Amino acid sequence: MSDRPLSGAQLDLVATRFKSLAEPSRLRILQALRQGEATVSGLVERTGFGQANLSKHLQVLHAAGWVERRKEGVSTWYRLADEDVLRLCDIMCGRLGREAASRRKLFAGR
Amino acid sequence: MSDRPLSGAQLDLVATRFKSLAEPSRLRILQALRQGEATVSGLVERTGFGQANLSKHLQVLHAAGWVERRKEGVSTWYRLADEDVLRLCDIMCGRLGREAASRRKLFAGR
DNA sequence: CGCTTATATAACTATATAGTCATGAACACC
DNA sequence: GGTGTTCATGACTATATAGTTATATAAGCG
Repeated sequence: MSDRPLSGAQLDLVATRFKSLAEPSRLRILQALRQGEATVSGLVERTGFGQANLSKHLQVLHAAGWVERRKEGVSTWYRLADEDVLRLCDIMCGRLGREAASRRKLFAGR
Repeated sequence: MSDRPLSGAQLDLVATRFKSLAEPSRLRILQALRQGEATVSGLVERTGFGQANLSKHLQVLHAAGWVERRKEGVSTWYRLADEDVLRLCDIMCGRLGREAASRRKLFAGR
């Protein structure tokens, strides 16, 4: 987006990536993975989500490239693929923080 | 996301921000705004979208803070609020580029 | 080979929302 | 006031998907 305009197909791909992060449950899973690599059942414990639901979310996150996985026996271990997702969330949180600050300022005189 | 875990309410807010960018049409609108501030009808011409549809997307983008607006007579002028959205899309595009490169490499020997 | 455990997936329901059409609201101009 | 222009919004349909339940797949173990 910094230079030439993106084609329709490219916009679709970018939108799909954003969509994969547009769910509180998936953000929660990514956050849980910051504690370190985990199996699906480990994530069930960390998050409290149902196994089937969690598994589907993990497929989405994997397809979007946010997590990597390795099979070990009957288990699948998931981990964060890189730091990009943290950078993205930092930008969002920075914005939310500034919004909150300016709202606070707006209501400063009660 | 860089430090303390986010609360459920905070994750909801972050997810909503991502969701506002998870539509090819809205990305297209943001891209059109890179040419400069425009009225709704100007954006109808730039994008080819219907007026009602465009107006609704602009409400979403404004609520998420990606665009700012000013009323002038009967028109509303919209413009990009800041550079964050460009930074976000750059990160996404960088990922997509690297994915494409590694796929290309994978199929190098035909 | 059964039996258990761990994960993925199919079928289903409920909810959200993109796009369209019709209409409302606000302003400009005669 | 009447008319036209610009934008926002309500009602509607069609589609996507989150969550759940039940089942399939696959590995380890007796």
